[in-house]
Amino acid sequence: MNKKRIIFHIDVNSAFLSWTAAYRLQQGEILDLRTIPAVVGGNPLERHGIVLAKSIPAKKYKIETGEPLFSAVQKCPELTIVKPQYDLYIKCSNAMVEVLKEYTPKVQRFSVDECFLEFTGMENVYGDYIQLAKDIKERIKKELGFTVNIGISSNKLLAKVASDFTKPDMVHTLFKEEIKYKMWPLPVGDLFMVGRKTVSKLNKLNIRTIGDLANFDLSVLKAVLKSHGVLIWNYANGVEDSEVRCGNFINMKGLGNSTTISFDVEDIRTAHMILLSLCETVGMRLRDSENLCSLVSVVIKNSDFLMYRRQRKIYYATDSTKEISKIACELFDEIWKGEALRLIGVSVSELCTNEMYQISIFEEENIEKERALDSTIDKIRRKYGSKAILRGSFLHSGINPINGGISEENYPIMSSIL
DNA sequence: TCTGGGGTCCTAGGACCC
DNA sequence: TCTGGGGTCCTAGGACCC
Repeated sequence: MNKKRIIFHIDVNSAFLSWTAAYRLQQGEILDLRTIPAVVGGNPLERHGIVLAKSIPAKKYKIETGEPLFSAVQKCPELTIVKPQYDLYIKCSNAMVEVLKEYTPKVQRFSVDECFLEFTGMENVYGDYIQLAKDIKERIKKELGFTVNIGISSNKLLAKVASDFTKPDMVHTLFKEEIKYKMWPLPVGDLFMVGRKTVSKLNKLNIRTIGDLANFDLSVLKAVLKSHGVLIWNYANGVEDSEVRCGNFINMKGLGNSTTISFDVEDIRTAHMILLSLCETVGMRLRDSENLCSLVSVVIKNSDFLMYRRQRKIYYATDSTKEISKIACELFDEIWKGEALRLIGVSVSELCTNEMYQISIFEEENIEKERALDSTIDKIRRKYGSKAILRGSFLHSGINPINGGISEENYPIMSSIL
């Protein structure tokens, strides 16, 4: 007999906006961004002009995450726009995870602002799980200054759906027996893994609510949506049994770095320089994770927003910045048709542990020197910041030598709490 | 559309081998 | 070439998530 599982899903309310708001209050600001129509957004002049997070008052104007700032301002002319503070968000996220780990060792970080917690078999420690959730939520609010929603159920899917019910600062349950009246009336697009494209396909089958999907003929769904159809049909019926996985780099499949450049890239030299700067970060993160990669892939987006990519399998797993960027540049040269580009990205996958570094017989013998160099540069950057050391080719190029790298800004007042 | 950046998984088609 | 079928590997592209 299976023991009944108890899973929490924790979701920070309007994460980026709340975190910036909490930080500003600590800095002595009086106005709480969460109480006015406000969004976190990038700089449109740098072509980063989209809404990253919105306050609840902003949501009342039908402003949506991911939409252009331009259109958000049209919906609400008095909208307050603040810049993202990514370093702060990492700190807030880490601080929350530390608090959560005091309650159970089984904490899975699902994204920067979401975690799953497992309490199965801990009945003797915690009697009343709803009260426990309320305690956790109050503690985060009091100690860290932001609110969360907590969803409780017997699997991760239902817990996640539950945390998305009314917001902010709420605890909800969604157990099997509650599915029919709490989940089935919701629009089908509210279901995890049912995005825009799938909604329109489902609508053509006259499926509008999660309940419609749950009670639909599975064989028809399978014919139209293949395995994805089976997956969402199971989800609509509350069927899901994945583990709560803890650990940092466990199961990491790949990593990448891409950037929308503030100007159109139209020459190969600039493109290669940007590729190298992206590879600096990719290589460093790969080495941090103690992995090697066997697949390198380059993606580009042109000014018509068409995206395409090219990948290459390599037969000597590597973590060398130089090697990765050499391949990335070759891949770029193979796909680029010469048109103006707005985005360039590099990613690596097919990872394996770096315990046994397999040296290719085709590689020159100074590979060990290259590894030592990468590792030294990593150490210097970790200690003195990402700009402490950089390649000569970037001097006077106007291109950031590290993309997505660690910024040295810190938040002194915040750090006393976090 | 004045449209970001980090991921995961699935599918189709071609090459190649037996 | 009027040439079968199955399995595996690889690449490109698309869908989804936050």
